[in-house]
Amino acid sequence: MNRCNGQRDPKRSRECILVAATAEFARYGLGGARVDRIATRAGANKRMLYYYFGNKDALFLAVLEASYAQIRSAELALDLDHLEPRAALRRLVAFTWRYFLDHPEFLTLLNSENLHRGRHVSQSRRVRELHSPLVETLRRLLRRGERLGLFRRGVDPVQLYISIAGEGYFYLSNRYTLSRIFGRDLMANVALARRARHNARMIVDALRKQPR
Amino acid sequence: MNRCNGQRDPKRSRECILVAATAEFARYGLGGARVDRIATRAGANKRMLYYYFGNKDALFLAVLEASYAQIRSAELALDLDHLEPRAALRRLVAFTWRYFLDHPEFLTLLNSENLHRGRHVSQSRRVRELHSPLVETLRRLLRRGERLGLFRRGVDPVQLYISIAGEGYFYLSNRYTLSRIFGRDLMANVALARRARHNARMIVDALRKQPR
Amino acid sequence: MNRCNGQRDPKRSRECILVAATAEFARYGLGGARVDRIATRAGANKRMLYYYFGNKDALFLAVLEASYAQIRSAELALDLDHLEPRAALRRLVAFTWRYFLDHPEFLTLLNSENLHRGRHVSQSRRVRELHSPLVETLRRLLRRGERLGLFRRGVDPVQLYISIAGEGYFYLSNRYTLSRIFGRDLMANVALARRARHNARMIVDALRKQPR
Amino acid sequence: MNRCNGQRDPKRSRECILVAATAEFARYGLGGARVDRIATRAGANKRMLYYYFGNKDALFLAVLEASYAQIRSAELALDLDHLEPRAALRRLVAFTWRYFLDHPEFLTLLNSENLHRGRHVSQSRRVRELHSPLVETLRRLLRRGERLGLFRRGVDPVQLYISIAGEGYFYLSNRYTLSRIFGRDLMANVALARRARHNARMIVDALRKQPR
DNA sequence: GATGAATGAGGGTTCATTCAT
DNA sequence: GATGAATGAACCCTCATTCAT
Repeated sequence: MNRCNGQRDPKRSRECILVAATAEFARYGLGGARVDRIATRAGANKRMLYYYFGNKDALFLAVLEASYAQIRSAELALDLDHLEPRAALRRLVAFTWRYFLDHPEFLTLLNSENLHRGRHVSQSRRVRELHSPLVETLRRLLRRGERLGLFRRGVDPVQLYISIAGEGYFYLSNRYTLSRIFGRDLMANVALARRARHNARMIVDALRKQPR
Repeated sequence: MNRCNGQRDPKRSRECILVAATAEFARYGLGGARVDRIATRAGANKRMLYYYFGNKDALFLAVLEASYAQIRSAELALDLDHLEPRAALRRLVAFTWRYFLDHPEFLTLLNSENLHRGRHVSQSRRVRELHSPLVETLRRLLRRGERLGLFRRGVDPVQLYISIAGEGYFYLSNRYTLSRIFGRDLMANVALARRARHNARMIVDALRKQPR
Repeated sequence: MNRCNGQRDPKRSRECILVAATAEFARYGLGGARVDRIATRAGANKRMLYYYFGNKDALFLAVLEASYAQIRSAELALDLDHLEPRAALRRLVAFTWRYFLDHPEFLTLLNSENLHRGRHVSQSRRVRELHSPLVETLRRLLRRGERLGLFRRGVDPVQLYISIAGEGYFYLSNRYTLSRIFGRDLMANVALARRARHNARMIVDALRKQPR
Repeated sequence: MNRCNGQRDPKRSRECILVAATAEFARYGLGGARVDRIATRAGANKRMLYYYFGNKDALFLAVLEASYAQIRSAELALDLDHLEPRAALRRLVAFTWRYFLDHPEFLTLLNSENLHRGRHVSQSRRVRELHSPLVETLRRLLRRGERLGLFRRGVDPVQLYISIAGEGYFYLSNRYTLSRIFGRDLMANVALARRARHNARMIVDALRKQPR
């Protein structure tokens, strides 16, 4: 967010606003986010938000699209096709956990969007298009595992992806309530490392082919 | 919500407000909820919310506590201690999925509370106390399974609970974005039934003891 | 506008707001009117405008309806049915002129509403209903005059009313531009008296039956 | 408004802006007009409005002056001096009606200017100068009619002009409210034709010399 | 002569909350 | 225990105008 103010650099201005908006929406949700705070954080005039994005909702959608684009591009960089299937699976699980951990804003943004019943995402073609590759990668991964007799048959890549994400999502998204409820600090380093191992074990074991 | 207005029945008035508040908070989140709408839905005067609960935040906490109490009491009614361990596990998984499906407000309330960093729950002794029994039940269940050679060793009941919940939570909480992203209606009956089976399979298989 | 603030007198509060709004809308038009100024003039909290009227447009409509109601009730008080037709006509012309002169806000409100293409009035049943009596009174007046051989036949009461109003309206509504253009102060007392005579003469002469 | 954009033709640019501004001011009034919309309509950069006209008020004055110039030049073209007095009068009435009907923007501009208490026009020498000829023409017309025993004596040309204009102005300027109030579409072709006849009759009859 | 980017004041409206009865 | 009236802070957004190029 260095040097975001004034100097007539549209690209930078836009980017600064987007970054500031991401932080604000992540922290307070769509409803709780304040346009004034976004502008201040971005070092921009409030009017500029409207100049570049139109209104608060459109800005939120832009934030959402950028967030999706980011995780998708990180996923693609994993290059799962050239790893042994079980290793690839572990890698995806570890990555997903790590990504959620490093990008808590992503979880909050998803929550906000779903609270609003997917209002913004349903109008976005871009978000829809970003996902096809991931599912296909998972499908190939599952097929390779099946052929090698490592994974059980009939696993739906979409269901699997949701399970992988779900393992980390519930833990991290509800970190505050769960820590309170279970009387443990789930965000302590030891706890995080433990959960990472647990996640990997759960997914890999669940896919493993049954011996007869 | 039948007959919630007027006739000077304190208990009923309080209950009506609580029910209305639950619906409102679930639908719009803490920030998006409107005190006016809650009063209207409850058929009560706005001033009564303050009379009975103090303020919006306290009302939210009351709603949260009631929601936790409800799911916990339903869990206790499962009577897992008298079932065969694998059956008990399947029952818990099925119950959790079903509960989340039937009580979408519970998911939204959790999201809201975590967006606010557990601000309310951290002040509530009651919420903390509600959970010890659940963990102990799970611990007994796991131990029984281990002894019978059905489950692998070393599974933490808290981690397991989070996994069970996570399988359903991510799917249901993000129903709108996921449906959009994957181009499927995840809430169609067929899709829901499929997911229920998937969940059970994942958890049970993941706990199963490895053959050597 | 005496004692308009605070003392929990809903009727008075509402009335105060309406009076203040009338002045503000008359002075600045719908678009130029400021909600803040109305509240200040009314000695009320800005929030109250919304409490009583909903929003700016609804408030404008309320002002408009009240204005129409006022002039119509004044017209009815003229009791034209019991006067000699020509006297009745002169009385109506004089009244209309006087009313426009004493209630310049009425002209401005009409202008505003028509600038907005009758958006508000078109949703008001009340405004429509207020006018049938006026037309009927005029119709009776014309018929009486015809029968007595004083007025020419075939005059439409609506057209006549528009002519009567038009005589004063153009002069008064455009007082500033016309004064400038013709280099006369049209609002000087002499000028006003002269116009009043002119109006009466024009209308009465125009209706008078042609000798053959 | 054909080809108003870009190609560095100062005269055309200025004209385009003026045309666009006329439409905008006519439609929304001075206060409701938007500088952005004017620029867009004119196919010009917003900065150009300020380059050519200074500011919004100055632009409004320019529009007003142009509008006055136009109607005045059209009036002069009527050549009333060579017609029989009653025919000349009918011609002026018909022309005025027709002009108001064909140039509704003129009415709205006048309303706006008067709402603002003639603020712009009072600073314009040009507007003042444009009118003398018309009054003189009317004066000659009246005198000719008097001499021929057709018109009554003592009619002030300014008052007459205002009456002629008023007949059409009130009807057309308040077209929306009147149509609503009287439950008739005053802008239907039949209604317009009827009003044209009514206007002529009213004015001509009112001027006609009384038989003794 | 022409442009896109930037500004700050203020627009209507909504909010949780409290007062007086 | 219950009510309608009142409050003031703040929210999202828009405006005419100007700056830098």
